[in-house]
Amino acid sequence: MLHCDLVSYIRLDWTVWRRWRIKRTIPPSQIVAMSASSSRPAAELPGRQPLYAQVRERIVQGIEQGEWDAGEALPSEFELADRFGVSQGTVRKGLDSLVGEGVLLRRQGLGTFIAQVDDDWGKAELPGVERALDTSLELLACARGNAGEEAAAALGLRRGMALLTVKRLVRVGGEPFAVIESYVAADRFDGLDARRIKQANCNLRTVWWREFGLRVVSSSPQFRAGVAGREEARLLGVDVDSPLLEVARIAGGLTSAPVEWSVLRCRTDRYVYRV
Amino acid sequence: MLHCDLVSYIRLDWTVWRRWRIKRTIPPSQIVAMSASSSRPAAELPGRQPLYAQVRERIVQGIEQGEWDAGEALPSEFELADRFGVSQGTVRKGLDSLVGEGVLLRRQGLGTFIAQVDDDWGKAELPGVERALDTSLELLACARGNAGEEAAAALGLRRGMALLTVKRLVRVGGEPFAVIESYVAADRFDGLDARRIKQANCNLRTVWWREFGLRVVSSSPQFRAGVAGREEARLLGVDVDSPLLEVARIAGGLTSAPVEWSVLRCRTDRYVYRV
DNA sequence: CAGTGGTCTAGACCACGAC
DNA sequence: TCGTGGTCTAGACCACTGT
Repeated sequence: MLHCDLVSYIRLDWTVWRRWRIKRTIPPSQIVAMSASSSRPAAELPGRQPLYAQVRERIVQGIEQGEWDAGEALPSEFELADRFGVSQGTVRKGLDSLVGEGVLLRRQGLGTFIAQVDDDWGKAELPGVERALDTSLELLACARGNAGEEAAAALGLRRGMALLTVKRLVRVGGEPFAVIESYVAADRFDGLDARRIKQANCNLRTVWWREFGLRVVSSSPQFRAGVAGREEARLLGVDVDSPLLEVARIAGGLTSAPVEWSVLRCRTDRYVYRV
Repeated sequence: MLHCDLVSYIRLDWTVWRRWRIKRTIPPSQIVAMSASSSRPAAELPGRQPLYAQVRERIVQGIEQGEWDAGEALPSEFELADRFGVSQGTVRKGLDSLVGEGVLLRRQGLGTFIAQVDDDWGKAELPGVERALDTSLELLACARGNAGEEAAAALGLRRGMALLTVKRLVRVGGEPFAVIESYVAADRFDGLDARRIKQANCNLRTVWWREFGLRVVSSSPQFRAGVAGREEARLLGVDVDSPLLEVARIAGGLTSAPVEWSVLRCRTDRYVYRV
């Protein structure tokens, strides 16, 4: 077998060789042609979307159905190409957007990997210095409550529906820097508790992914200047009514509706905030 | 000539035909081969950068040297490909990044255009509503001054160097919403005055582009919560010491060093701010 | 050295928009 | 109609990484 392979290798181009290897290795049942014909592919497809968009869609489905775990490698571009019945270049273009969104990671010579998920709030920086400082998360509370005006509107829920509220403290260099309040629909995340959140280092997206199989991406944040209430002042070590930066955003699945509404409130007397 | 072209068209593929037309149309002196050989291009190039990156570089140079005006169309992808001695796909990939940055605009069936420049601060929105509101700019002041600590550091200047300060008011739906202070090195923008700024609808980037041939892009902004001083309170119609959102950023040429340091201060009691 | 991502080409065809 | 961007393929080769 090895000898045979080598002999073929000498006579074939690398690309041809790789396609051939894949054809021989993976069971034919997995090879699902996406295009009806090979010569004029895009025009005759049902979804009327470019092939690369369909590739993207398939990969997203795979991720959402838990086909691959975080950190795991996808099949190689050539294998995916064969599986979907398209060329490597098309697969590549399809993956490009997911790589751009940070869902996938490419490492030359190694493969394409499902990115680790993290909450990915902005960075605290010293004014004028671009270097991000190291931050840590601490769980303050995880409780049931009812949907307030703002959270309900953002998540498309009726007022008064049951929500879970998760409150966390962000430390920068050990010092309190920000409070994050996150709201999710209680029925969707049944069984969420403090233990599970702490297991994931207080990283909510890791929880959504590990415990609920949900890969979440954020919308672009909204900014507002606010003032510290009593509790925030106590937690962050600032005076009541001193100005706080508020950053709010909605997060949802790659294809599905919004599931999480979060507000970060941070002091910006020492550090500045950057997305 | 027309007849001859048509006869050729029947016998040739579209792509071949287009390349042939271009070869015949443009003077050969403009055709500058980027690659040393046609079969193994990337490996033997001086800059050791991918061809598409070099294409991007060339286009950026063309833009900065004023080869095309804002709104004007670039040569077609095929013509650029021939001019640079690469294939259309490579030109396309080279342009992709500039399109992504908003420097170029592609319109299918029409061509690729140099995008209009504008100051492109974020949008004011009603909370929960994604629709951007219409804004207008008003010039408050344009004066000489010396570089303060922050502006000097951002622009890489010595303290005390001459700066120009441009102060503008942003209105949203007619109501005062924000004050923008911009600082640039005076020697670089000699002859800048209120008249020229007003001619460009108070849009500084339009001025840099039209009057000084400088295409400017911004770094990602820094955020901070501040309070209204006496002047800001008066201009924005809020109380002194009421919280204001501060957004600061550096802007520079596509290839060159930072030239502009700007701070926007806005009230966020009615509207929220989004990048 | 084998396998993966990364770049590049030539050629084909489609979709759009102005004339 | 015709020129433009947009998509796709097959094939070639390079660059990197772990074994």
